[in-house]
Amino acid sequence: MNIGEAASASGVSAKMIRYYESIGLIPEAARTEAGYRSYGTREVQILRFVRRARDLGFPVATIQELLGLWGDKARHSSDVKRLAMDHVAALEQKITGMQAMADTLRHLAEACCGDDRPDCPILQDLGGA
Amino acid sequence: MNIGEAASASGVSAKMIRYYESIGLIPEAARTEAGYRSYGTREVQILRFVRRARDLGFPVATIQELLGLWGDKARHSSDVKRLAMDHVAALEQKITGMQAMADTLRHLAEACCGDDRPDCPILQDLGGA
DNA sequence: CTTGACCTTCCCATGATGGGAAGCCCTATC
DNA sequence: GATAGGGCTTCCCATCATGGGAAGGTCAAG
Repeated sequence: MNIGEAASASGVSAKMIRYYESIGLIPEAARTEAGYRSYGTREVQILRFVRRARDLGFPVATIQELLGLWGDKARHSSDVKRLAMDHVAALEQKITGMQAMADTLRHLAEACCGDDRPDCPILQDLGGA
Repeated sequence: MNIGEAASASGVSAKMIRYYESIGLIPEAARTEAGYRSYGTREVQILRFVRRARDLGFPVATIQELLGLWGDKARHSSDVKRLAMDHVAALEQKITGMQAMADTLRHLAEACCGDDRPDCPILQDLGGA
């Protein structure tokens, strides 16, 4: 299987597959005589794993750990759970921050009549008034 | 006022002040004979505006528009309100996405006993099981 | 007149992704 | 067998906002 086929089979773009290989997230693919990367079922499985983990927002560094645990039959599920919950905590922190931004803006926008006149509490706030 | 003082007075790092100038977000600062950037009250006000807007998560491109409206006495507050609400919508979209990730992970982690055994529904899910 | 703190510009790195160019390879069609 | 087109290769560049750091000039205090 060439990289294009592996890409559509895994949902990871060819560009990203090469990138993941270059940073060592996935092992170097086998090559044909012409230098084409060659993929099998196993490799596509790994790519799909990475894809799902990315969809859940895991940073690549964490996915590297997750892949390691995935292949470690002596793993402790506590390690996996910890990685997951740490990520949940990171997500929650970002969410909280963005909610505060959105709340502030909604509050300011409510007080802004939003018509042809220039008076605007949003700009007043940003201007430090 | 030199850049360091302007930085601590505005809460924008000297590094970022130079960057904002280089991308045209703020006008080029006046220079002393020795080439040092020189700032006054007005400039610090602008920097604080930028700082507040960044704290609310506005991308720099939007801040450029906001600064333009801020200085435009014939502005329509509707334009400001639209920029703000568009940003709120963008924030909400990101929040929703991250909440979905967090919910999924919490759900999977709940089912993970998190002990010394390797069995783990989180990895099972990522692995496509 | 030296020292240390500040300023200048320039380059590099982040994280994950896409765009695009130059050039090689493979297959199908004529 | 030649040619066309699509896929592959590598390499460079861009994003977005931010920080780190080096090399060198400047200023003020001791």
